[in-house]
Amino acid sequence: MEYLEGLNEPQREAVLHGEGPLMIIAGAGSGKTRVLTYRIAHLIYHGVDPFRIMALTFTNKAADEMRKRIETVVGTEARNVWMGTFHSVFARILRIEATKIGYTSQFSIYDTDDSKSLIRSILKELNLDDKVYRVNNVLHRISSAKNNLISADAYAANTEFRADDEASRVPEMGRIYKTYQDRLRKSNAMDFDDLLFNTNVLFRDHLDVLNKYQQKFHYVFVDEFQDTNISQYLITKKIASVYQNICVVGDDAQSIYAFRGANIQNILNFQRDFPDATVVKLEQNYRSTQNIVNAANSVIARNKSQLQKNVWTANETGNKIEMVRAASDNEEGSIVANAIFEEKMLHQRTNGEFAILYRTNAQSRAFEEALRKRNIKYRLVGGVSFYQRKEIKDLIGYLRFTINQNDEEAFKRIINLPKRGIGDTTVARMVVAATENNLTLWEVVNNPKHFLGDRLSAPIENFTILIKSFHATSVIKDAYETAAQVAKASGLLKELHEDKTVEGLARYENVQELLNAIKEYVDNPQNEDKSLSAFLQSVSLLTSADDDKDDKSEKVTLMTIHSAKGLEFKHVFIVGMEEDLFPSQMMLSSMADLEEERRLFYVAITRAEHKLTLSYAETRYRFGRLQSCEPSRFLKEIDPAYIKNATGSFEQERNTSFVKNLTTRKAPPLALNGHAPSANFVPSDTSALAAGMKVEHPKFGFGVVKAVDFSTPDKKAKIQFEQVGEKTLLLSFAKLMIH
DNA sequence: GACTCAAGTCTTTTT
DNA sequence: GACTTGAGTC
Repeated sequence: MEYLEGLNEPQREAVLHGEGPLMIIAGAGSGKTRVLTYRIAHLIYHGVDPFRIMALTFTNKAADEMRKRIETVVGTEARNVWMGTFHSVFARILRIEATKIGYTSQFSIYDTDDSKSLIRSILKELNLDDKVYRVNNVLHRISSAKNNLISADAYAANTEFRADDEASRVPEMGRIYKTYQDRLRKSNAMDFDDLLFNTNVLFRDHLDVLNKYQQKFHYVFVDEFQDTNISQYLITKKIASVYQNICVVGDDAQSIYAFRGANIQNILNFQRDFPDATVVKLEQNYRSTQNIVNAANSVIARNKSQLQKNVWTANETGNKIEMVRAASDNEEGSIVANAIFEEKMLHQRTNGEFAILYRTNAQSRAFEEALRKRNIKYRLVGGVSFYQRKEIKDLIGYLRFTINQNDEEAFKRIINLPKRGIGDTTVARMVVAATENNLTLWEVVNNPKHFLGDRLSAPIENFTILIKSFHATSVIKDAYETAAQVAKASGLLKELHEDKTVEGLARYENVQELLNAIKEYVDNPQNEDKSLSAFLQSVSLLTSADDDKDDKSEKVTLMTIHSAKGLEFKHVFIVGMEEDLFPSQMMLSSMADLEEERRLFYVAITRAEHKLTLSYAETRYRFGRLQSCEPSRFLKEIDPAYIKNATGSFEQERNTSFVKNLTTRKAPPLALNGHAPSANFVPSDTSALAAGMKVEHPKFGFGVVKAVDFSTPDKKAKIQFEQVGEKTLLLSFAKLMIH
């Protein structure tokens, strides 16, 4: 058993632990994945049937990685482990048992965009102001209700929620939740949270089904246990309750998904629910240098709520942490790109050894530009992923509707695509007709004369004929052949092909790319079910971190800290270390939120193996305006002993080693009429503009102010633009620059 | 209903 | 900066 060699004592104990519940508290870089994979491999090696092992992770990537590693120890048998994300494993179970809870196995999975769009239509139908009922807020509320296993009915009946909603001036929340749920059911669709919620319902109401899975899975593994929510924990607890062989691995210091319902309490509850659980702590860090480990510890020590843990390392002391102050976000980009260039030259590093981590996806731009300028290849993880693109969602929409003709969101997406002369008004009429007559959407669509009159019948009938032919194909052909037919016969490909613009070409290629991906899926011998619905299932649960195909060794990685969890890099740059950005201002409404942001910082620091650089910009564009920024409070929380050249406090650091990277900030522009504007922008105060002034508009270029209209509520100016000729435009001030 | 342009709005993290 | 909304026109 050579795989046991090189393990330290607690690691070995965790791998060799026999029957019974086990909780592994694994510090950052302590070889958690290694222990988990070896433990599973060890079980299989000793005769446990892989079919009887369930292993749950948060990303498909983590699952694939683990499966591969197990395979290297025990061979292809590893493929039979039920391994995947919570959502994908439970979706698999729900497909099998769908009819027991009133769905068919062809149910659609709504992504966040679908959910939001559905909420938007419901708000409209219920005549509710979407300025009061913010879509994001509504969705978040429904989501947390589901994650805490509160059904729509329970929500409406609960006096506490009602009082809460009344107080926040959103008394109709319960009704929205109920309508939303009805519509999902009618569409034979589940959102992400439903996959967990409905699994709970299934196991609660059908003990025979629960029993089946309890008997099936002798061993249950949960990775990233600190990020599970109540709903997830309850399911795993139930499944494991017969054999009691549940193994959870987590690190409370790395819990960063409370906003999604993750509950650190689960770690404490575990010991309550399984009183005879063995607890193993992995505290030796193998990843990072002493300076990095110690710096991370000095930060996380400020959090009040945490488990006792002592993460240490036997690695070398290593480089001290560098701090960089930049004058602007663009300069921050240049400095980081230059540093990467220099490091590569001096220390023979490859691009793949660098990562740039930021708090929000929007921050990537400056770094992309700077890297591109220096011909340094990079890969962007997250952001607008392939499967989020419009043309991809369009084709997927067609495919979804081919499988499930009650999928309302897919219907809305494709009914007028390519243009059939069926606008939003008509769609809304059909949805209302379905709701009022208690029919499915498909039934309405199949009877257009009755519900819409003659004029609209012809195009709709053509549409239903098309869908029926697609459906017939999907029954006998595989996913690829069906998708190819749909792309062609729907007219999607043709429309994109005729678009000769650069973007049009790219979109056409993207659709081809999707077809290639489907072909790949069909050709892959590991996928037994080659039907369209099987493919859709696999695609709907992809995460943004999953679709990077290109090999990463040659590229610098750019991503949010959230998606960096579980990864490691030789040299890490944590950028945008500014107050209000990180910690995020939006996030900070309580002490608990600050602690979560701090854990996020901890996660970021502990990604670094050998070198860590922190940077912030003094000015940055936000809300379309240049703003000045303060360094993040987190910078001052690192023990200065681990910071390069720091003689005492971070404040002193600013005046010494920072100097090399400091460029003087441009002098602020002259004050206009006694007003000090931010950058060159006109303040929203009308008195700053006067007739005869030369101004620049981002779109129209230079122009001369003819008159200023003080009476309009949005403070507009009549401006004559040189490029537009004599035409005078009425524009608001916000985008004007004065010269 | 489709299209265009300008103004307005909103910025977190993700299965 | 990116995206949505609204008004105006055909």
